[in-house]
Amino acid sequence: MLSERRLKVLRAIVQDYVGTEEPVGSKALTERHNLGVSPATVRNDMAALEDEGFIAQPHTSAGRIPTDKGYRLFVDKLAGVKPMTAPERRAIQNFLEGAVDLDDVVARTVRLLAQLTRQVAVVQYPSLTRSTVRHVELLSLAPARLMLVLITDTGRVEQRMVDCPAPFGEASLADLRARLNSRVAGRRFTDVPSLVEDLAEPFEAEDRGTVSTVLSTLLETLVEENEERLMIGGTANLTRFGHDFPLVIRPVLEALEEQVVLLKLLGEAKDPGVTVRIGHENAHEGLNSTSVVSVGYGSGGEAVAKLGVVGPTRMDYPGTMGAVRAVARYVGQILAES
Amino acid sequence: MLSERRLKVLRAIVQDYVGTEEPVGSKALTERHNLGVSPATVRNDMAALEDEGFIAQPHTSAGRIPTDKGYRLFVDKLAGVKPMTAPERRAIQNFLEGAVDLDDVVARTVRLLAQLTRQVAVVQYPSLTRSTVRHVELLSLAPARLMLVLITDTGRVEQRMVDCPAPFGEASLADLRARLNSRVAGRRFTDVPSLVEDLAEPFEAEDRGTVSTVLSTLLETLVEENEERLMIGGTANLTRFGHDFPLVIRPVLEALEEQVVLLKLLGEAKDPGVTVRIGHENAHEGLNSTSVVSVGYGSGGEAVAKLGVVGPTRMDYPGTMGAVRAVARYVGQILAES
DNA sequence: GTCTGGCACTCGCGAGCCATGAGTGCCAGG
DNA sequence: CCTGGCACTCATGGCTCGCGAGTGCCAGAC
Repeated sequence: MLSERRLKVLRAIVQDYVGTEEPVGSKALTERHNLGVSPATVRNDMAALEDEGFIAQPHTSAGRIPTDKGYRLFVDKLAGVKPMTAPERRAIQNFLEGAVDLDDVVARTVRLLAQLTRQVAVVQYPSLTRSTVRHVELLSLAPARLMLVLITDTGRVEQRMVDCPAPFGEASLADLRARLNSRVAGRRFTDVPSLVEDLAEPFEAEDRGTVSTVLSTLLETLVEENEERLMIGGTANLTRFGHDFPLVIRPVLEALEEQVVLLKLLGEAKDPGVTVRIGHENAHEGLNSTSVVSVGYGSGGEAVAKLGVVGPTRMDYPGTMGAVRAVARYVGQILAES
Repeated sequence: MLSERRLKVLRAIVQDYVGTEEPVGSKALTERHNLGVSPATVRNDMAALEDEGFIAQPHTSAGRIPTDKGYRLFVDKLAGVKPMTAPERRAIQNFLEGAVDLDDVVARTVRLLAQLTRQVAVVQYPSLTRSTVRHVELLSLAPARLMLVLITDTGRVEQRMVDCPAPFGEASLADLRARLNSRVAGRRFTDVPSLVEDLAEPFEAEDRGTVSTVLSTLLETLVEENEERLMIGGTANLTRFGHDFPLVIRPVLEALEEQVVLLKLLGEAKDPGVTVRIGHENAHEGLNSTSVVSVGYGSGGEAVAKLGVVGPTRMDYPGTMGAVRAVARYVGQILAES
């Protein structure tokens, strides 16, 4: 129901506001974009856009700024994803290539994203539950103390201490190790619980306690909320947020420290492509004046984790979406290679 | 050469300024602290203190604020370390007790320090070079691909991929694993290089390439600059910094993102006790208006890593030092138990 | 010699005021 | 439906000015 021209006006407003950080008026609009109509006409259009809730004015006799709803329309209908240039792609690839280790891959990705988008970057470690088991190792550290090491196909390594109810011999250990691996190696983590159910049965009575302790420790590490880790970076970019600085930045920093909040945030994005959550669309109150651009990444076709950026609602959406998408793609490649 | 009373005046100025964040004048001082003299006398003392460079006035006709040199004197001579109260100690202990894992210990410590001091907390992972080897594990992931896992007595686990020049049989693997462990288990990491020097010799020619690749990977992980990790938290506390906010907070956030900078910062503190670096005493320019309070911690008598906080030069030094010292002590205990 | 009260002086801060101008809404005419 | 014109609003920045906290200095008291 919005005429073609009004959409153009909205797009122009968003672009100008993102560029200048200042409310944009009708005159400035007609000057910068050749809309082919006079300021007065634009004013009428703006009034209509305001009625519909796409833009607002901070105070009478000031220009307009887009509302969350306005940005939403802009992202959905008025702007595409800006692809990275060839040199940018090369830079991304080079930057990620030298990684030696999963931690290193994640750390580099965070830095890269923060630099490219000039915003706060968040990268989730590949999820355990969505990966497959490469190897399970059991080490005896003390007579009644084992270490359980889990290795995934994405290179993630997780370790837990296990205190055994009774001493556990080397022979039993080797036996358990072999049985465990033959059951779960190459299988998906989600299948592990059902695969190890009856694993204690063949063991001697005296060893069963230890075996089931090991198994329950194994299952615990797979519990969703424990196993999710993430890394953030580029918080210095928060200082480019705006003028009303301290009030806005505080809750954002607090939210960023709450891993739970961030994980939920990333988890909400179900879309296979790039997801954008704008302002109040974010459930967490502290992030009501930020937008989150996120996307899944993975070694194969399937996403094993998410990554994204957090920035002011007034951000360059096409560029940010392009950067996020490109980085996710290359990280996926790197993981597949390793 | 400063009279007793003048030192008292300086102490009072520091305390008041830390409390109020506002320049403190002679009248307010005599009212809040019973110095037993009149404002006029205090004014003379303040003039003297200013001549000596311990305090300064932001502008004529304003109160005085301490300089870095003033804080230094305060910390060295005028104030002790404020011990934690019994309930606080209990709280610290409870908070750390539930940790399941070294990562968890470090994460909890960061949160705890940030909460106690209401400042930015930095905790270094136990150094490899200053720990002893508990176990070295070698896993075969693919015919020509091994994983090397290092476990320290402090619970730290480090893993590296090793691409072998030639396939490496299970028997050779077991052999190497046994030889490695018998050489290095229980020894200090610094001694490892000399202990494994000739380890390749007993092996068949075809396996030597792989063995030396494994050994060089092992030595690489011990190289100082790679092996240092740290965790930071409580960045939201930066918002309580002051009024001239954005200008100050930016470089601090940037510095905090540079692990190298932070490691150097912590590394500089050689003192066995709590070390305080005030304002310009910090080499890094971005931290010129912050103070760093740090201390070593360790499982035994010896420090295996550092932890500390970063805050405004205007901070509660006795309280912060007390908190840092107490936390370090309890973390040491936790590590010793595990 | 040291402390004190008194006094003149400085100067940042906030309030009040005003002119400016960007921007708006509305209306009448093309 | 678009346009030019016009009256109106109101945030912003520059300006003055009074207030008051705080200082430095001096003369006198202990």
